Amino acid sequence: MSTDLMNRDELLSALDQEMRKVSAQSVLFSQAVAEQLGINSTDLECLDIINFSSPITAGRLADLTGLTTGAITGVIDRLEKVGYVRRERDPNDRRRVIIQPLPEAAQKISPLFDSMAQAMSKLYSSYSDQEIALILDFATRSNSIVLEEIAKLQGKEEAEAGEN
Amino acid sequence: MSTDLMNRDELLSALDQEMRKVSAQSVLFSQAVAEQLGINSTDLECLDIINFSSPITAGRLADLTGLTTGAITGVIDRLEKVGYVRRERDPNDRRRVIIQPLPEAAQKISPLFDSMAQAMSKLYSSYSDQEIALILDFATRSNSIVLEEIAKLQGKEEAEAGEN
DNA sequence: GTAAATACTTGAGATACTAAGATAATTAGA
DNA sequence: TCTAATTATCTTAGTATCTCAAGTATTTAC
Repeated sequence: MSTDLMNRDELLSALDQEMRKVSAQSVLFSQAVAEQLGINSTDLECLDIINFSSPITAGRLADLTGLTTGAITGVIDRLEKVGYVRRERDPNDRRRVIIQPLPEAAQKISPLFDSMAQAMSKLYSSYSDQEIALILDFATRSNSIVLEEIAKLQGKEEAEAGEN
Repeated sequence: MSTDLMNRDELLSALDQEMRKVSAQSVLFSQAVAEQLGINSTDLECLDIINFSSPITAGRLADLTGLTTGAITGVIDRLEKVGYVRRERDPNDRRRVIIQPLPEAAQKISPLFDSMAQAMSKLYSSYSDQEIALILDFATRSNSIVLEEIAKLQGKEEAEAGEN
């Protein structure tokens, strides 16, 4: 159904549904990328962070992902084994492990996003600056709502635990 | 930075980043909801499908989720144990198991979405029908791109397997 | 110079998945 | 109408990844 035939309620519930799809599908996309790279989704998420915030320590990666340091040791072991990262000792604090992304990782990952980037770029070109700004504003405001609601849910948990 | 101070490139990369956040955060939101319900994310996803497409069989649920039937047996076992669903034999084909959602599930789930629904509804109220239609159109087009790109990645996999 | 704190690794146990085979019910063919 | 093949789910064994707690090495603070 074309959007100009929809009344407001229909528009809103359609938008709800599409936003839900956005997240479901990007999970699927990540899984497909991970599979192409021969790693699991957790390791890909970590690899993304490592590439984006390099240099990064194992402990910082644990903080950012919410995984335990024990789990992170496993992540780095696996990523190192397939040659995507390298462990390096921090010379200033030799307890620390700095995770260095290797060029091999970026070289294998980039092309997997090329086609997507092109298609999205084409989509963007059909919108004016003002329209992009509107969409960006909507996304930003949605995100801050969701962030707040996550906090409320997690707060509820602690509150109930505290009651006991 | 306010959007009217951004040039097009800045707008586009900000939008990219926000759309990424949309999906990351809705995963976190789901996890928080699941935790409140005392179940895991997979089981919550299944419970959603069960509620939405009731009555549904175990096999159909396996198809929709991409899990094996063995895994679905475990999902139903766990959901049944906490009283969110009930197994029922299909009288017309007694091999089939129909999964019935129990009122307990909806009663526990609904309130967890109330606050979010209210906040989103307030956000929506600040947009005109035309603006909502624009955002919906963008989301829909993005989704069809992502869907296509997932198919391409998965096709690549098969193609490479076929080469050998 | 020693005690406490920090950063990571290790190992045991828990959970949830897949793959393959078992069981039970239905369908199709001679 | 038997019988074989198919279908739907469950069971079991094996695997992967997580948490938690303890262990090791290094740094910090007194």
